[in-house]
Amino acid sequence: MNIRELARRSGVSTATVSRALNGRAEVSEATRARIRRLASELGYAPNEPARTLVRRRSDTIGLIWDSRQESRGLHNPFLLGMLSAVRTALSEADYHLMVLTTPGEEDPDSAYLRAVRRHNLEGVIVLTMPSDDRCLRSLADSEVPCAGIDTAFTGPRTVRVSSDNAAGAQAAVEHLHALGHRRIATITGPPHLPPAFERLAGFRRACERLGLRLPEEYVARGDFFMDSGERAARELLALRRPPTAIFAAGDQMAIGALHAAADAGLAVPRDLAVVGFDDIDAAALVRPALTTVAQDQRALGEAAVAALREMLDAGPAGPKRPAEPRIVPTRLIVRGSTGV
Amino acid sequence: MNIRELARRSGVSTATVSRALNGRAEVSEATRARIRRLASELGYAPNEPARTLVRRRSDTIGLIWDSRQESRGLHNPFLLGMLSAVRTALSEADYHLMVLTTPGEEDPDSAYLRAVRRHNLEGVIVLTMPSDDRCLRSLADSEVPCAGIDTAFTGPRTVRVSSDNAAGAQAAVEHLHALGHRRIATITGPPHLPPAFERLAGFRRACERLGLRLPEEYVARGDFFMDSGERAARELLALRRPPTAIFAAGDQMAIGALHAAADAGLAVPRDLAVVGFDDIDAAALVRPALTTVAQDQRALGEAAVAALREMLDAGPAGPKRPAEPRIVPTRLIVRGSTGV
DNA sequence: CTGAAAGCGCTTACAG
DNA sequence: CTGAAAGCGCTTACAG
Repeated sequence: MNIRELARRSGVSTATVSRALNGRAEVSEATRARIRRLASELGYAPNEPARTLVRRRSDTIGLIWDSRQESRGLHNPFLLGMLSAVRTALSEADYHLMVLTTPGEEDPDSAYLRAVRRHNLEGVIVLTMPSDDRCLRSLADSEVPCAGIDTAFTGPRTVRVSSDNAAGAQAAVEHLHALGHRRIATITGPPHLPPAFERLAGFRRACERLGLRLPEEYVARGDFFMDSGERAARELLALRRPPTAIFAAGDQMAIGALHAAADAGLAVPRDLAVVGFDDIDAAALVRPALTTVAQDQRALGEAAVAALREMLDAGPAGPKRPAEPRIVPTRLIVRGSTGV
Repeated sequence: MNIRELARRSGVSTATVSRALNGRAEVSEATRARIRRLASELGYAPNEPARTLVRRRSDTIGLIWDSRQESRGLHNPFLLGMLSAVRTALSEADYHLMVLTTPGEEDPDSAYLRAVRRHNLEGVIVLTMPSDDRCLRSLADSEVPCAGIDTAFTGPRTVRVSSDNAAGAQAAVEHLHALGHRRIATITGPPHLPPAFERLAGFRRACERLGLRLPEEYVARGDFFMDSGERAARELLALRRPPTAIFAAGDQMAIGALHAAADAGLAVPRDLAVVGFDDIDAAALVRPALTTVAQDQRALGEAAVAALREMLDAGPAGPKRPAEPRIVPTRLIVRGSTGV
């Protein structure tokens, strides 16, 4: 069943069928209704590759994510939620979604861009990739619109979406302060990663605003994984004046801190309060359950799609520099590790 | 840059360029090499929609997963790993991957099939959807090859891939038996779900083989979520002759059992050993870390792709009934909840 | 081994 | 408001 067959059966030309199905204004109401009914009865669906060929646009967005990131406890839980959010938001905007492959041996630097051209993709969404990834460079430098979640781009038609890491960290500190804590330490992630340094900056600012003393030994270094959190917490608790509360920049590290507290014979939250960041699945499963700053995966996915659509709507005549980053609010989820 | 331009520059016809680039035998070695070099220099990549239109095949597979499943602690962690595995395996086989959208209002029952036809998809991979999903029915009943992970199909060109749930459960019991346990109870999932009843069957069989008594009150019912595991474990531990070990059919329930044990003042693994199933992220984060039967996401994804390719290679002349299910081995991961 | 030509299924100026 | 015709970028019998 193709458009010619459908035209024959409706007694009009293929041009009219095409116009009716595409909702063009020139077609008379009666004709349109008749054709649409027939199309639906016969289960006709237009051939997308043919449409793409002639319209020179595919209504399709490419999706890139990096498998190598999956081993990182930090990102694993997010990808899926964002994937779902992206999928939903795109389909509501009538875009299709094509998954791009991690480049193989052959000319990996331009592989993404080549794939975009081959499939006539109109834009790309990148999930949590290091911004210095070489394979991403030629894509970001091109005229292809790129929206990156937690990926800092520099190309002419790019935009970055991320959680409000600083505000999230501040909310965590304010929560602890409101509970009466005055000696609050933090466990940070690797300082070159934006989520890590933004959360640390928010932490410092909150302490300042609240007039909390922040001795440098209250800033302990971790790597986002659990063991580093346990180690860092152990050191914090061994200080001459140990903190009464710890804000960890990631949930895995926060869970490590819970273990360190248990080993030190401290009861959480009575002797030590702990707040994490991300709201991974495990946060609700450990005991005490972890108070944490949740990222809104859905909102992140939707913001990425919205930002991408703005670039698409602006067209090639739009601005030739990175758009203003989209910052998505976080939400503090209070659980057992700070009260109740 | 299109094939005509490339033909002009190489001084041959578009037909010859096409043949050279597609590796057809008729082209002379010299011509092929020359054309390929030029194509690479000029960054030419063939237009896939045009190829799809003329070849009537897209080399593209559709991917379906159900967002509604994501709230279930059970499936969440798997989807992503399987997605990655599917993506990698497909790209190694030179297939592209298109994500299909959860059907909207309009005629949802046939939405997937329509999408397949519109995009000329050659097959579909379905991740963990209930097999009775109405939207899946018309797809499964069609001639479109469908491979489902943890999805039981009934259509003419379908195949199911899943972990060896029974063998995994047996391995868990054997492990506990080898540690000296003789009173082993289980917490099951909802009995109508294949993973739940297959794991229970494996558990029963293992007990039988090892000559373990299995009083009916040692089979406690859960729903795969943590709270149900905690409740079930509490009841098991309150029995006149409580078990010394519990095999939970899912990690979240196993973690619930750990909490119940702690509440009852029992030390794990000394007073109670616990084994879970799935190896979710949290399994390695809780304390004691959870011994569990890990599903091999990578192998599941690869098996789905392999099974699908067999159907594709067989073509429409192939068998007109569901293929033999592909069963993927599991692996027991021993952690603190049973020893060490 | 190579080329001219037809055609895949659509959309869209152009003409009426 | 509608139709005839051109053309999107390829591949593939067919002929040489």
